[in-house]
Amino acid sequence: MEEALARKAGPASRKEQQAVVARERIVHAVVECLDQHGYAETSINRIQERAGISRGALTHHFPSKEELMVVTAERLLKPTLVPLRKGPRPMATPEERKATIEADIVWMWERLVDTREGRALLEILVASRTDLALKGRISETFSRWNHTISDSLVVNYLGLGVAEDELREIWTMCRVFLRGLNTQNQFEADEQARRALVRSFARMIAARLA
Amino acid sequence: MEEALARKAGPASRKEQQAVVARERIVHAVVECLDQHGYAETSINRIQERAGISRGALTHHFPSKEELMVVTAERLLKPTLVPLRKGPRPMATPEERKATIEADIVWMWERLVDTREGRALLEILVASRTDLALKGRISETFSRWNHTISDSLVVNYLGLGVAEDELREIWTMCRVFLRGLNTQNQFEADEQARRALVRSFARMIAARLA
DNA sequence: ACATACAGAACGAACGTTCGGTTTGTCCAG
DNA sequence: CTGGACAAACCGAACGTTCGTTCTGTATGT
Repeated sequence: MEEALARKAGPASRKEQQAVVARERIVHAVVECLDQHGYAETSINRIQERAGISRGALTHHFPSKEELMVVTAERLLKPTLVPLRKGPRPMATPEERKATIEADIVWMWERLVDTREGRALLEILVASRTDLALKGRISETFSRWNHTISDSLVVNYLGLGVAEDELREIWTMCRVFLRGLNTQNQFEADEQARRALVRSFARMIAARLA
Repeated sequence: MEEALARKAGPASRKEQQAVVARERIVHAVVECLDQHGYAETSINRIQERAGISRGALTHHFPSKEELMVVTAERLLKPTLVPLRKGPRPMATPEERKATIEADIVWMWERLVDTREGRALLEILVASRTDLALKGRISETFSRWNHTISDSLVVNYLGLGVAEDELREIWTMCRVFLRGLNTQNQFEADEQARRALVRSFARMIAARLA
């Protein structure tokens, strides 16, 4: 017990490092497979090949496919919780505020949603709607993420003279919209059109907020 | 040839009726399975059981699973092309226009998107992103539907003093948003909260249009 | 020494598809 | 009207694959 805690602080042992590296490789392979082949076609075989790891090693680290998906989902949600953007955020004048908010939404689309990770998450999200076993293990994670990121966004944009409840609602709309846009490819192949849609939406939200 | 055409006009022969009924039962079963079990778990076996039809009959009408999904998708898109809502649409004053637009969006959510059919369509949509064979057979249908419904909506809301291009853009946003909301269950279990989100979004769009 | 990391064979179950056989309407020659 | 050829509707067994999981054995770091 104490040893485990102590090791957490210091450099991990070589064996632990191995395990961590292997698990990372596997999860990364899962993300790639989900993005490229979708949930239904993301089989253990495919993951194993993509990760360059034996069947036994995979089952050793992740005893079931469900476990694999739960860990992958958590991994996919984690980096999106980091503060929005680095660098200066000029929000003095209403015009600057508008521009910042627009840029933030475009950034979310390009860096969080319209990415391998964003698409992989959507696959898990859709799959867990009907896979009750998976849903049971993952829904709390999703729900918690939803609240956490909502809190984070509220903090970032408080002081615009907008009530907190309204802020939460508006940013939830943004997340919903961007997620929906991730399935718009089938209807509108043109990527530029989709980007334009993001900008228009961002402008509408910015007008509402600033 | 002429007989086939002649029969199309008059009542179909009994054999054709049989075929049509069977195909309808099958497609209906597919929709139910997609909604309830998702794309990955919608197997031929399950469809056959749900439809109450033998394995042979199913394969006779739909030689492959791909065929089944293509026909189902077309079936799912068809009814959404009907004119928006029946009944009088008071749009004289700006206030009435706002109220009508809001009601239309809520109606879309409740009657088209948040339904068995809407969820089933989402399953096919997500699956066809990575299933290239399916995508190849279905993408044109999706694209055509997108344009058709866009045209229909433009016609309905022209005369509000909004440019046609902007109208198209705004209603595309609506479709994207509502589709995204169909995956919000995982994050927000409360149905009332989702309905409230629809209303808020509708209010924002109405304000933009009227 | 011992636990963990890794390897791969083998498992039964379920998948989508193929195929030969049976039933049932349709249609025209007699 | 009627009989019989024909095609379509329907049936279910069997196919080869692939799935996720289980299990026994080996290598390696602690």
